[in-house]
Amino acid sequence: MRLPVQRAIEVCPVEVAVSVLGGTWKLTLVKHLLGGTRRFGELCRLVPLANTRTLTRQLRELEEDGILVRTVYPQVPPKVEYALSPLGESLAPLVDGMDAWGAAFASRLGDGGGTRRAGRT
Amino acid sequence: MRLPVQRAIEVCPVEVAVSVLGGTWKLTLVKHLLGGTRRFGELCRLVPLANTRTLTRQLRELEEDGILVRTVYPQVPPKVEYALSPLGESLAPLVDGMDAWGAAFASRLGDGGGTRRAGRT
DNA sequence: GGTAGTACGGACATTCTTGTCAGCATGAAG
DNA sequence: CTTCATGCTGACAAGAATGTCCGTACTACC
Repeated sequence: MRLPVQRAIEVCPVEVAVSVLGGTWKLTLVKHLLGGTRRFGELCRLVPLANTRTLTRQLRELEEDGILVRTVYPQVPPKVEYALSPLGESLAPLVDGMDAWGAAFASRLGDGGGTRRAGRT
Repeated sequence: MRLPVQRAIEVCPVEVAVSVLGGTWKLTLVKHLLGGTRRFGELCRLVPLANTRTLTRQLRELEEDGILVRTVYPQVPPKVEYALSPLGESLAPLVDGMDAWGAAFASRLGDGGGTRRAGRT
């Protein structure tokens, strides 16, 4: 288990989820994998703004945390497939919820809170 | 709107949610505020591992993104209250879901995926 | 005078993460 | 021979975020 996850377990469950899913592009990767098994090159094309070094790192962390399964085929050219584990699949409602929330947030640009004064400062 | 949020809007809705909620302790702060209005010192005590500089920064960002409302009372000693906006309240199911998921993850330590070989490497 | 309470913000140091670049391995095709 | 495809990894640079420290403001109390 990775150190940030170990540390988060001492804090609270929300921080555990954050430590597992908080890396750059991780939720986007999970979202794409919810659609089915993908190869590395496919994921790179699905997330064009990410550099491959970062994608590799994040996929390895997701694998280490048990979110996905990485299958290496003994062939040339190399063939590697990534698929969500059952634990990874359990993230579907969360990813859907964040997708919907993000879409709603983006569509209401400029609405919402701000500082309200109870009197003069 | 903060630049990371602007950038995420060009990418996809999941990345929007990540950019708004991805900062250190942000989800934990939202979780505590779901329980009702809090003052700064209360939040510091509820998140003991965080330093106050970071908490201030994150609260300001959440305010800027419309997730919370900061109410300043014109008195000495200073009195400032933080409460979720309606937009912030809309995060309740997500925070609950992550809390539940993180708790389940922590309780199944060591279970889940890994690399499965289709043959020799 | 000093200390306490409250809620910060500026400045800089430190830490961590991402980004860039170069390289590896192998068979197939030209 | 070279080029292509695939999926990386090591090393270092660059960027971003957090952490530390000091200071502000004011009243009340010792």
